[in-house]
Amino acid sequence: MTKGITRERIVTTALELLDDRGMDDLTVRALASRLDVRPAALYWHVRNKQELLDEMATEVMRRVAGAFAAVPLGDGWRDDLSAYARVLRAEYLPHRDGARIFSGTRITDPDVVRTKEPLFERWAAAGWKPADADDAVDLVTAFVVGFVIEEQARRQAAITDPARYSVGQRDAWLGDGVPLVKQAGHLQDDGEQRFERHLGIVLAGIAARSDA
Amino acid sequence: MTKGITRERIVTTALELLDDRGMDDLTVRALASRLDVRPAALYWHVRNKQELLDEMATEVMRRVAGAFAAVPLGDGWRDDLSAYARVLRAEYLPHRDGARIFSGTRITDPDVVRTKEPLFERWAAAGWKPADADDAVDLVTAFVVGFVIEEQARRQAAITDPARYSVGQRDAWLGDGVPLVKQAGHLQDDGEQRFERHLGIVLAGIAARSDA
DNA sequence: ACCTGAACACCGTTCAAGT
DNA sequence: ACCTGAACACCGTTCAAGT
Repeated sequence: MTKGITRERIVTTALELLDDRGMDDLTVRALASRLDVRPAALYWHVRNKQELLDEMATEVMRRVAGAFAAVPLGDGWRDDLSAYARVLRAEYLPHRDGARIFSGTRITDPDVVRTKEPLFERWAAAGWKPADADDAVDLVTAFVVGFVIEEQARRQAAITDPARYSVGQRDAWLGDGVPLVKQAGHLQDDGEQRFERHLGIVLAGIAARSDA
Repeated sequence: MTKGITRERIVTTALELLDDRGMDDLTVRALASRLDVRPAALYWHVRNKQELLDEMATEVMRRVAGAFAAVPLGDGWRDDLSAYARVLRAEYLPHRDGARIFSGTRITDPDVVRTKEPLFERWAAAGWKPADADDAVDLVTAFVVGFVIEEQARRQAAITDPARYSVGQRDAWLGDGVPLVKQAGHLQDDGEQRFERHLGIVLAGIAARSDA
């Protein structure tokens, strides 16, 4: 059972390796040794490293689709899009630099894309055209990707360079004559609160359009 | 004049190299040979490759700040944020995978961050608190980053894999039973139009909040 | 102060050969 | 069909030595 590697075992092991050691240590050789196999063996199952990364991203999106399907149905597009945004962020966050790595990669599994159909059907009932529905999903996706990239970068910087991350250090670094920029830095929050607030703004924009 | 390399020459040459050859060919060795110098020489001016990437990202943001300063003043926060969003996208786009590479890197030059002060001042006059101003800039940034990552990935895929990018191919790949998903794919546009439409939605959300 | 020469410990990938 | 052994053409980085 543990002998003989498969495409699936390679991908899930690669995701584990990424979580444990980070992007720079996600090498074909390290992955092979974790699978108890010589590096060249992987090339029987996967064309090259880029294809491996695409599969990893697709697996993450498969989990997003799965987690989304498990969320109880809400009252309309607003609940649907909120749930999607939260689930997407939740699947990116645990993987180090997940948003940076997995965004903008081609999804290799049509079933992941097919999960949008029931959503589009529900929204059609509310008067949305397919183009509007697609815009809404893509816009929310872009927002979540951008937000989580920044969030994970901040988090990583706080670990590797805690000194420069402090408010006092930042103020000194900024110099004089920019009180508002400094003040904004002092007030800036983190995590869920900030995410929910920004998501609320995006959804308000979508609401404004669908009323017009 | 052409002999003796500086930190600045290294960074601008690195950006040229990225544009010409792409991320994978942006190596310390290729950069050194373009500067007519041995690889080890670069390590006198730059701690390591990560620091070089941070400097490249900072240089791009310096150009964003410069281009933004050159835009004639508009009527209020809406014009300001639109101009910022367009300038940011315009500086990311010409660099292959620019949004992916440059987003989420720490800015090393305080002057770049200091350019936000005059903006915050203008918006304060319109009743915005520093926290609101910061939220707005960060939200627009997140949106542009996410949008351009997807845009550049699509563009790259169209070059390297034109077959799978076609509408007919996509329909076959998706299979039966998802008419709305297919229809959305047919209607999807590209480039400026799409960007302006999505940006409009984000700004509408910000407007909704600042009225509340 | 700034750069070279030479080396170290790695990479991703290919391919004949084994089973 | 699936994996190993061995090799190829690279990497980023360090450091003594040169000027």
